[in-house]
Amino acid sequence: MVSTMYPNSPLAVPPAGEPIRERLARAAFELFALHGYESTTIDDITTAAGVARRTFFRHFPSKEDVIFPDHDSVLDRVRWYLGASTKTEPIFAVAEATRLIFESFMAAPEQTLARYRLTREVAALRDREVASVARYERVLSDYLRSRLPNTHEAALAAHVAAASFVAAHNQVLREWLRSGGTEDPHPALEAALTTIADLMAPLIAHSSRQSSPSAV
Amino acid sequence: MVSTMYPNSPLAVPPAGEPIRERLARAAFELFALHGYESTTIDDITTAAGVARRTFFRHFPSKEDVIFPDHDSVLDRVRWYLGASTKTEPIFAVAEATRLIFESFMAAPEQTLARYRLTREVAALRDREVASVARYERVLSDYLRSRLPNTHEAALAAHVAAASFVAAHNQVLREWLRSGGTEDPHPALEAALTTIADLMAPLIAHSSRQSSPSAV
DNA sequence: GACTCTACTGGCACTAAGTGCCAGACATCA
DNA sequence: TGATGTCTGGCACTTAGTGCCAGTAGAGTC
Repeated sequence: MVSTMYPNSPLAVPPAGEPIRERLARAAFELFALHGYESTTIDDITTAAGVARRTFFRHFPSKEDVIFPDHDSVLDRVRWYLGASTKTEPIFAVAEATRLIFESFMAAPEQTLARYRLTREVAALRDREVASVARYERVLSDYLRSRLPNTHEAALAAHVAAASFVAAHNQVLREWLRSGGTEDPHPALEAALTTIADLMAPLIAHSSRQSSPSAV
Repeated sequence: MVSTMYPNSPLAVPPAGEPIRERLARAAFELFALHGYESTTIDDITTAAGVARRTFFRHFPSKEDVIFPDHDSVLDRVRWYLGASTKTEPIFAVAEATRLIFESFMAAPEQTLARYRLTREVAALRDREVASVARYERVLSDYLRSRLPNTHEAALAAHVAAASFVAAHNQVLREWLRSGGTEDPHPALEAALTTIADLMAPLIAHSSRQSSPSAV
């Protein structure tokens, strides 16, 4: 009755001004918190958002993706930063990249906390989160390997260093999440990054030296 | 016609002597290799195995699980070993636990290699593998935390050490997989474990000392 | 105003994973 | 012979996710 007689017309344009993508995400978070992740269907979400079921999958590739931030754009930013930092000491570049990742979580603290509450309870979401973290680790180790000689020893150093930075990042983030987001995590992050950088510097330096002609 | 006139009777007992679970896994691996993981349906697998569709889900909780080994039993073994090693130096116990995990992959090399070929191509399986690895890391870090004082610093050391051992494990396993399983990975594993143990020993030792009353 | 182009949504039909439920088959033991 | 436990087959059902087409709104063009 609003505009035409076509049945799908009244909702063709969303009544409120809020973009559909955000309305879907908000409805999803609310329903997940209320009834749990698994008990909430896509139909529930789209009904709550006043949108057709098909529309959901135009904005999010899967149900899991409503919850997670845009890791891809963060990955791109990290890759871009690392690609540009060819003059920086590799270990400092990786530390700075870790900061970038951390700040991407801090950019939307409430959403990070809400996601944490869900991932704590739903195994599938936990696995998904872990997979995302693994991608960050991969970007860091790829960068380190590109900055180190092409030896087994250097590859090991690169992977261990990347894993250590990510582990430190996760530990600081976890403590912050457990505190309910009350404390400022930055001092802990800086302390952790310094610890890891100091720890990994000799390993990286040693594997760099192995590129001499006398090496195996 | 074989035994009774009931329609489901002829296949109630599998014709061959091979257990149904293994027949399903073998059929799945063959079909995945032939047509790819995503193009192969549960119906395809059960048809090839001569078993009803419903039976598949009695042996494997999901399609992904056909591929993966029994991580739970390995996890139990690792937990049991760590639980029993209260007198061993923590870092050596974790190194030995890493060996246990590595050997669980080496117990069935062909299957490990076949799984690698699949995980290289299917993102969902890669994520699943990563999630399994994360569980091992969790067991290691839980153990280290239980052997260290209850401080932020020790928690960081525990997570970083666990992540480093797992990263070293993965790196050695990956090299072996890339070689097609031709080379003996054990020398590389021992070298990597020694490197990580030497690297992490001071970190662990330092965080242990922080348990003194004068500490924060 | 009529036209086209583009970008978006609605809705239907379909595939495939995974679950609940019940009945039948077989081996074992009493 | 009968009771019991364990396994399988088969059916119906829910839900996630995809392909396809029609309809709608807005911007620009003539």
